[in-house]
Amino acid sequence: MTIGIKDVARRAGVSPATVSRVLGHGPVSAELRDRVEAAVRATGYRPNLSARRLRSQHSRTIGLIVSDIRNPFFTALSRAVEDAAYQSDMRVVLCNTDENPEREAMYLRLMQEERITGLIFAPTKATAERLDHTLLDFPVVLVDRAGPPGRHDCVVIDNPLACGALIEHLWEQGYRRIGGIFGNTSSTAVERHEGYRAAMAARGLEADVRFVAPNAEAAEAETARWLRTPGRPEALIGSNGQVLLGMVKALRNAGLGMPDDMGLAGFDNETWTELVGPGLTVVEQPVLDIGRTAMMMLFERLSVPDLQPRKVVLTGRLIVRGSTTRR
Amino acid sequence: MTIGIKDVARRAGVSPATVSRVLGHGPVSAELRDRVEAAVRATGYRPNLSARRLRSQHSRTIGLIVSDIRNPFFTALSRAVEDAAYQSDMRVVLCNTDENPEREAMYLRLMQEERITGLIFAPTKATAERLDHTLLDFPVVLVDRAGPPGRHDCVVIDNPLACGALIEHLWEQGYRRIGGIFGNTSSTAVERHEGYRAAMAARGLEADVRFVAPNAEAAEAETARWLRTPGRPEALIGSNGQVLLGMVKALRNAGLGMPDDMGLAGFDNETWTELVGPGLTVVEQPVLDIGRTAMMMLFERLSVPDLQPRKVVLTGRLIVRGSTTRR
DNA sequence: CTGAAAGCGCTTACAG
DNA sequence: CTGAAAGCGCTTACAG
Repeated sequence: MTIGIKDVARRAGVSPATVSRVLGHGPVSAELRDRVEAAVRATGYRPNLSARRLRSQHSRTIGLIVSDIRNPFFTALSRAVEDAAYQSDMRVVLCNTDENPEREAMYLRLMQEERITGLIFAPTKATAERLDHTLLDFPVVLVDRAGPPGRHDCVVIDNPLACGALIEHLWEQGYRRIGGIFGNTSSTAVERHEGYRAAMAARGLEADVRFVAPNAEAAEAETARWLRTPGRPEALIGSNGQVLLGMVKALRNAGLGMPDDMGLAGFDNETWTELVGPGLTVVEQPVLDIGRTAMMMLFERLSVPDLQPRKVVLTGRLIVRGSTTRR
Repeated sequence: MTIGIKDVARRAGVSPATVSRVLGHGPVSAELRDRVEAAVRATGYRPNLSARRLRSQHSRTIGLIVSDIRNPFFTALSRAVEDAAYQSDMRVVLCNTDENPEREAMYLRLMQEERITGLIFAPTKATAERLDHTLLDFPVVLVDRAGPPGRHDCVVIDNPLACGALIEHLWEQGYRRIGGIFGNTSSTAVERHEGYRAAMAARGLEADVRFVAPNAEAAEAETARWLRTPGRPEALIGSNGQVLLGMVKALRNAGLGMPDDMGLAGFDNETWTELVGPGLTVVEQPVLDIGRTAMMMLFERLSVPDLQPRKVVLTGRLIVRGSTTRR
């Protein structure tokens, strides 16, 4: 029914091996090459990738497992990874775990079954700790989340530094009672929490935090609760874009304005952060660099498998907007 | 190096065929099944999907080609499609074309090479018109964009109706000079444009439109230009979420407030539309239903290939917010 | 440069 | 219910 390499070969008057060489990069005379190319065009032949992968033992596939595809950070990351992959003639299979360790396990199995070349992975804390890349048949680069020190290749931003910058900025604007809402599934949120604590302690300020599932719904509910309790903070920070989104909704529902009723700042320079109220002060992550770097590390690991695990630390950029700038 | 079905078979003391039957759904005695399952666990065996697909002639793969993965509409669509696919034990390969016909052609080739079971596709106008599904080896369901009447299975919303509702609402709020900015790549934008023209004409109002590449940057530039010309509209509508985003930015840069300096409404109930200024009036698309329906149509088409092309029309929901409600 | 042959790792009639 | 055998559609040593 579908046209195979044999049909093309017959039509071009050559062997299937020659067709294969023309399609790949084997040595073929100009004349045979022309005949084969003509036959491919005439028949509309499309190689069967399953057969090719099976025979060549090379999937030319990068796995990308992210925790929340609704989060624009991961959308942007996936575009960066895909662009880099296609330039190396690889495809990528993208999976979304919803921060759910069971789904992570399922997708790790899938990656094994697809015999992927390498994996870029933003794991939950739980999975990052359990993950043993020696049991996997492919190299892994963690992104956004580092996992236990020295165990995995990873590319992250300097979260303590970024949190320090956030707190310093709020301090300069005169905020003193600064609370924080952090995700409860990622090592990134843990690092940001620690950075927050350190920066507060350095100024003699008291830490005040809540932990939530890192999505807008949970963050909104928690913020609303918090706002109703006495002695609430003068400013809040949120550990990622989705959390921040929920916090904005809660402030709005409570009728609190920024920056005077409440200062607000956090992570991820999503489109809407610029547009809401006086604009939100955020730390922007260099997501394109993160994606590109992850791909490079994967390729390096493939060519030099016995390198030490490496951690690449990039730097976030503080973008100050009206949500924290009192006149 | 990696464990194959033969290794498992040897360990369980059965034939590879029996292992295959245990993993699939062949008839196997309880005793052998237990032995095989134990051997699978002991060895950590993972089947090779390329081999399985090649041999079974069944990829169990749905293709999903969208035009802009940054657009939350398509993010949500892809989640809906994936959920439906995994419930049928299928995987999905997701591709992003950036509204670029060359990339669309490339991904259609890829889909052929992957021997996918079926395709869900949001094509550009150019490709929708050229597309001949009889040349493809798999069924196609178009989503969001219908293409030429009667040619393809598709699921869309009633765009003229939705545009009519938008114009009616603006009319009721006292807006008369209503302009529109529409994307220039999709049949959806064309339909929305026509709906806009009809609704304006029905009220004796004069249409005034601009066409742009359907992304925020182009829409912002075009809106900024428009705002500088004399006799500008009292209200604007935008044909999708990305366009609307650019329009909001332009209004903000020009220092124009909603709803008084300018009314603004459009398509796609993205998270930020609720948060910007007094909230944006939008038409929400039933994106989960669109995804689920597309999957169902694909499965129906697979079981009854010679059905007439069918068009399923769902309905958008008007969400009125402050950007168009004058006191 | 070219072709005949083997084989990647599975599944599935076929026979028992 | 079970196994031996064939074969999915390619690629790649091997020999010439």
